[in-house]
Amino acid sequence: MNNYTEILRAHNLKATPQRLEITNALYTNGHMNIENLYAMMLEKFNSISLATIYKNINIMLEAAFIQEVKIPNAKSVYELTKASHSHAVCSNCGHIEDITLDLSSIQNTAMGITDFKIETSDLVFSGLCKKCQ
Amino acid sequence: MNNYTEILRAHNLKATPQRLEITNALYTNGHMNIENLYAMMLEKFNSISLATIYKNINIMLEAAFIQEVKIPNAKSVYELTKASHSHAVCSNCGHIEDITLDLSSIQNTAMGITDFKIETSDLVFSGLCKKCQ
DNA sequence: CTGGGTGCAAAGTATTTGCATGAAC
DNA sequence: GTTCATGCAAATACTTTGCACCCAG
Repeated sequence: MNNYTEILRAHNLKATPQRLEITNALYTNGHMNIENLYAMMLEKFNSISLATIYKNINIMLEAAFIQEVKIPNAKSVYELTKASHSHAVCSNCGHIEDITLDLSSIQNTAMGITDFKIETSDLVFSGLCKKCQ
Repeated sequence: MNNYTEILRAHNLKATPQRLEITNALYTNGHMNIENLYAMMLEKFNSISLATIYKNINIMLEAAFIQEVKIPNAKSVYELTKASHSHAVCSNCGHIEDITLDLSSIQNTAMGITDFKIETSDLVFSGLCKKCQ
């Protein structure tokens, strides 16, 4: 029994083998788009349906068990929910890294400029990863 | 002859009435998604095709005449290309505002943490606009 | 057992493409 | 006149839904 069984249940999600494998894939790879995830799931479940992937992604998003990250010029990727963080995306190979930054100062500056009451900040850096430079 | 005629041509785009109107709509509204834009264009051109909207959005994106902004939990919007800036999105009414912020410091901090050579930063704040608070 | 999940097929939505006609330059 | 854009229809891609069957709890 995998660690994630209880965590899935805590989010009111039954711990099916498919869900455990999605969780495992995201844990291992960090960030995956639907296409990647489906390809990887097919290796474990030869008859898994794309509909199952979509249904699970959506229900896991609603449960805030995972989160979507929208990437400029690329498909959205999904990641397990963890402490708030930013992302760096390689424009050459697509590699994505998490970056932990304190955005409170810039967020306050932004609130000083607009009349918005800002609650969250999504920040994505684009550039070249170490290998692609 | 509209101001934008020459600007379109400078981007190697013929200044058709449809393109001038897309430009005008983006100039007036700041940010529009495909649906909004098509609805607005239909008022001016009763037989405009959605395909024309898509073709023009894509060619204008390639020419860097406009840019796509990916919004959390919403459809992408498009805006005329201008100096780099961030966005604030109202999670209640969808209103979007441009915010000019100096991100160089945070970008440098990020480069210190990862081995990425960062070229651009996309930052979207979500919260409540003045009216919706 | 019972409720919810899975897989399949079909439907729905979004986006792109091919082609004949028409407009910009 | 030549090149490129438009509009339509068809094709493709992406995502959701309905339903019968099956599994987790």
